[in-house]
Amino acid sequence: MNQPKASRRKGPGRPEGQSRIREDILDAAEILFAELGYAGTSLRHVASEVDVTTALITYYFGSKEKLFREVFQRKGQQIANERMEALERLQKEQAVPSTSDLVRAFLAPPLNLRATRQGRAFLRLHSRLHMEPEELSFELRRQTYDESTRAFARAFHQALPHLSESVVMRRMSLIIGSYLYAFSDTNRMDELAPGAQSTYNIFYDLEEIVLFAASGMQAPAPAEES
Amino acid sequence: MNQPKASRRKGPGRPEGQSRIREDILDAAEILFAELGYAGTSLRHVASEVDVTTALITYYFGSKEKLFREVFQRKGQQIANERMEALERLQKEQAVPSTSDLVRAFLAPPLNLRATRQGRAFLRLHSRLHMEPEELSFELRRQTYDESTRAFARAFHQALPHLSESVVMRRMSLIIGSYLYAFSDTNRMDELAPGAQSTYNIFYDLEEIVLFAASGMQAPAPAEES
DNA sequence: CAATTAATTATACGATAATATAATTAATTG
DNA sequence: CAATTAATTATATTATCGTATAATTAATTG
Repeated sequence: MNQPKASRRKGPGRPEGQSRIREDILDAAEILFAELGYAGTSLRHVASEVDVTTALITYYFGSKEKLFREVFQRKGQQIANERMEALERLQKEQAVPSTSDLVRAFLAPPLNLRATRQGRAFLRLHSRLHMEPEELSFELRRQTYDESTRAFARAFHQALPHLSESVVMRRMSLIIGSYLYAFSDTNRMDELAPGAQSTYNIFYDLEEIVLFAASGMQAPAPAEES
Repeated sequence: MNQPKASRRKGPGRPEGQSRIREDILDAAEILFAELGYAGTSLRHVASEVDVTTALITYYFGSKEKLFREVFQRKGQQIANERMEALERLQKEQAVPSTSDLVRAFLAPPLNLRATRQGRAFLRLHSRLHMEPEELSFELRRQTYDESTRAFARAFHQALPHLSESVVMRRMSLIIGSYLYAFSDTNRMDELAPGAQSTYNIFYDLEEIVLFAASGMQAPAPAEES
């Protein structure tokens, strides 16, 4: 799995040149957290994957929890930013974008991450661990996504004025659930032998999910509004 | 959290009367797995919750993994059975039940579990850990749910003959994702102070999810069918 | 009622976890 | 170029994990 890294000097002391070990640690942690969960991933495992000592991880990140935070925020923030940009672009073209366009703009950023191995790992991490370190992951999601999610809720409400913003918000949550689940399955494919097919390994493309999600969002308004 | 159990004799040896400790262990494990994840839950923690030694857990279940299996299957099988019964009941009334009726029959069994604390714990466990012990949970889900899921897929296909059975299956996965996600949020409410409200704590009722999910299922057929 | 089986605790083992500290070497700064 | 800072390893500490074994007591069986 690991080709022996271009030989670094071993032993203590600062190595020559500049190191990109910090990023390597984030990458390795992303993959291991995705595969083994938060509690299931040991710093030793991460360290050995990058071929450094655990003390170096503590040096860079302070603790396991802080390492997780940084892994999560790195790509999470990217998704949030891309969503905001896509929304602004849409709203420049047409004051009130269609429901389908909004759903597409919301889903494309995470879906595009599937292009790389690291991206797939993040998606799996995200869907698997959406609440794993209990308090932590919850707070992380809010910090990272709240602003863009609310912006989309307002836009959906404009496109579907007969639905309250709160109904829209709740349906967005259902959409998030469906795509996270779809991705967590899909992204197991990395580990399977190529060609191996399992019932539970489904590859969804963007339009397929957009079709489903936009229809759900456009369902009739609920009977009684509390 | 634990009122001191009606005093049992301490010390080694078989206790008098008959014990319901096996069920107690399953209940405690269900709650802890749901709250802390598989890797995050220690047998010691489970044991102390039930006020027995870890050796007794090994005695009954053999290993941590087997304990998890049994926790999962206990209510999972119940859901699968109730789904099959509901489907058969529907099909007795009308040869081809409506999409909404099918969705409702599919979702009601897990949703009803929310009535009890143990049920809520299971739902959270299910949604959080839907693949936590990697190979394990995957296989468990298949064993437990495959039959009933396929039966529903056939029924959906009959109600929506312009959709292939495979499209129906894929949309069912999206529906499963959305309700699991909705439940994992909802069920955190156990831990929050009563009255405390978080953006991410949404309570969905059955009809609200049925409305969304049935609309998604009834979306137009996808353009190209591979 | 004697022998066996079931249910339980006590205790220990070896592995591994997260984290902290001190030593070491290279790069940067003044 | 001397002093300081940055990046790294070596090593230790303390805790906890899953599991195994033997002892103990009550229930069941023959």
